[in-house]
Amino acid sequence: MAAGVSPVTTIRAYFESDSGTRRQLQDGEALFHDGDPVRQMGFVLEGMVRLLRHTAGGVPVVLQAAGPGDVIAEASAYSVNYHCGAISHGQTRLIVQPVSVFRAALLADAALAEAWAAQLAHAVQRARTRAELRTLRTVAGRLDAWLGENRTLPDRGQWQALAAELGVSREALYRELAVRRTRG
Amino acid sequence: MAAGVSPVTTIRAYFESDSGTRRQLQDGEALFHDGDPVRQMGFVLEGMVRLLRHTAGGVPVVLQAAGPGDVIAEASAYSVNYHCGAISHGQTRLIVQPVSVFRAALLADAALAEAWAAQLAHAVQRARTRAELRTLRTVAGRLDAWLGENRTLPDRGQWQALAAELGVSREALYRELAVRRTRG
DNA sequence: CGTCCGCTTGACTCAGATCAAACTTGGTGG
DNA sequence: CCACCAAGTTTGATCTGAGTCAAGCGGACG
Repeated sequence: MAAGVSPVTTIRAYFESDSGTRRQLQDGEALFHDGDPVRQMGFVLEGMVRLLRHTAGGVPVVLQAAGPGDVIAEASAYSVNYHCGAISHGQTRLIVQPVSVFRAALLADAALAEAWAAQLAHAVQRARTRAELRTLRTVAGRLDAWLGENRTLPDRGQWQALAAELGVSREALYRELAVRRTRG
Repeated sequence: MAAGVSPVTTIRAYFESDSGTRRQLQDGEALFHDGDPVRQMGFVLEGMVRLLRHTAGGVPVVLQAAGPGDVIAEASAYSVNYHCGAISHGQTRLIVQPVSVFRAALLADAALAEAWAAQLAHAVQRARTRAELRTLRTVAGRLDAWLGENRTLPDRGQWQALAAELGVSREALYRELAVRRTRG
């Protein structure tokens, strides 16, 4: 970055200082649904929000898992309708702001715009990495690739979520974890 | 867009008017390789460039297929090294420009920065759509999803490329196409 | 104490990867 | 014109990994 400040820091500073509204979501509560008109941007302070889309067969697919410091629906800032739904996982605190305000701020503040572009570029890389992960056919391969990106295996109780993120069935992941437990 | 101009138009206008260098790539020629330091942005005028990454097993995966009007390595504008390689498919004409120049232009021109952000947002959506497509397990499902996005089936001779894009084996795609040929 | 939820494990099934062999198409040169 | 070659396509046979259904286990919590 030109100023030597990380993009996340710049964006966080903007959301925390500006006229955004604080909101709280309960477990399972939706911030928006697939197809809704795009009105608000969200910045996660605490907790986690999942972006979900349902395939033709009705199976839900996780598009993004947004944690603290992430912007929700970053890809929808210039869209008319959301192309996915956002569901809170556990209790989540976040800041929401009308898209129009955010876009005006981007036009007015070049440094913010640069940080935003960097953030989006990073999101593109992560999305592509995820697409690449899902071309791997074996559970073992996907898990290895995931562990290469994220160093730590989540705690017991979070494994179903991991299975969803890897795009495999619960049982298949449990089995793979069992195999690894009986080795190194 | 604020100005009512599509982001692609704005970006194309910038690349064509500015001090970029025209280049031509032959079939199979690389613009850059995985791991190279990021130096240049590319804008495709004609032909196609594929972004490839190799999995641990050595199988190449297509991350993006950039055609006329697309920017190559848009996700790498703020990265140090490329996270994939770029190989020309057929003969390709493009405009290249140092990243530093492009980033300076983004800081100086708010409208260009907005168009750029919109372009990136679109790239995020496409990458997520591709990830979603690859969570479908059957060839038929993936092909249907792909046909839902892109209206037309490519010509004979391009089916291997399609198989790679769908993340299935050549034979599996041929079989699925054969089944559909004997019906509607 | 009983229920719920996540985890574990078994048995079965099936779609697609892989290996293999033939066929089509287009181009090249004799 | 034909022999020949290369690349892409077609089709068959086999194998394998993961999805699915199903049953049982264990801790947390009211």
